[in-house]
Amino acid sequence: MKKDYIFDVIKNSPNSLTAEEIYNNVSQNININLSTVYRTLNNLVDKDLVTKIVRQDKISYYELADNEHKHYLICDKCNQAYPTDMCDIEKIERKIKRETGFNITSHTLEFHGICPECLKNAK
Amino acid sequence: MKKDYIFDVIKNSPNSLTAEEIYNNVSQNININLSTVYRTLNNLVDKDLVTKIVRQDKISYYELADNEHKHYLICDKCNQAYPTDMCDIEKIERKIKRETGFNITSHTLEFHGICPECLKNAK
DNA sequence: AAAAATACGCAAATCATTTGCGAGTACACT
DNA sequence: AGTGTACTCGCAAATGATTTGCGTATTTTT
Repeated sequence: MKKDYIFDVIKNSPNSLTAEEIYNNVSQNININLSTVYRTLNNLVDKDLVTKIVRQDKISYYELADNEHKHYLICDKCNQAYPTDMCDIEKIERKIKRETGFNITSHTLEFHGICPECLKNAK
Repeated sequence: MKKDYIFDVIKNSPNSLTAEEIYNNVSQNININLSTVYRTLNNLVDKDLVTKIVRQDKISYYELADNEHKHYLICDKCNQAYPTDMCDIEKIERKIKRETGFNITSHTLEFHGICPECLKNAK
């Protein structure tokens, strides 16, 4: 099943990938259609094996749905995403829950700026 | 100029609006084309008068670019967005800047869950 | 092995947003 | 007022990521 190839790519990637990146990667090994990639991806997301994140660029990024809570620092120059595990939002969530009664189940957080590499190159 | 009509709608709205919502609103008063709305919106965003936010639903939401830092609680049931000003992310940003050298200039944060209203109706 | 269920490829559809182009309108300078 | 230049708009077509319909292949179930 081609699903395994797709899931493997996601499992072995240190950062989140677009459907096209996954397609390109899997294509090196087997014949596959882009729509199959999308279909499989949606499948994996439904099964909670993969997490889909929509970034400000309106493209979906897929990553392994591990429990480890991560967010990304996205460089506006090179567009690379650097994961970070610093996230104290749980505190804010509790506060919001307490003060508004809104039952928060998840959140998305995205930092934008310039990465050290690009900062260096700019000079 | 039709720009004024568009900007007025945004100024007078308590929450962020989609291009289509703005179009519908402005259409009640004058003749206007949807592409004009989009063009004007991009213009206002370029001039930093309006802020554009891409949500997980991949639709762009526009709001007045005031300095007041806001984030939204988005109900997965009714899809309404409730603004909140609780945001202690600045601390996290400083920490990241210090520890990674990444020069953060902005961030987007989106909470998902069920609003009190929908919670009540579900029972 | 036949039947039932899935997986897949391909081409066309979708939907928010953008863009090319041509016509209309405003502003500036003489 | 006249002419040139620059915006502003409307309209229709293009874009680009993602989805979907449908017919065929492949797997799973019995």
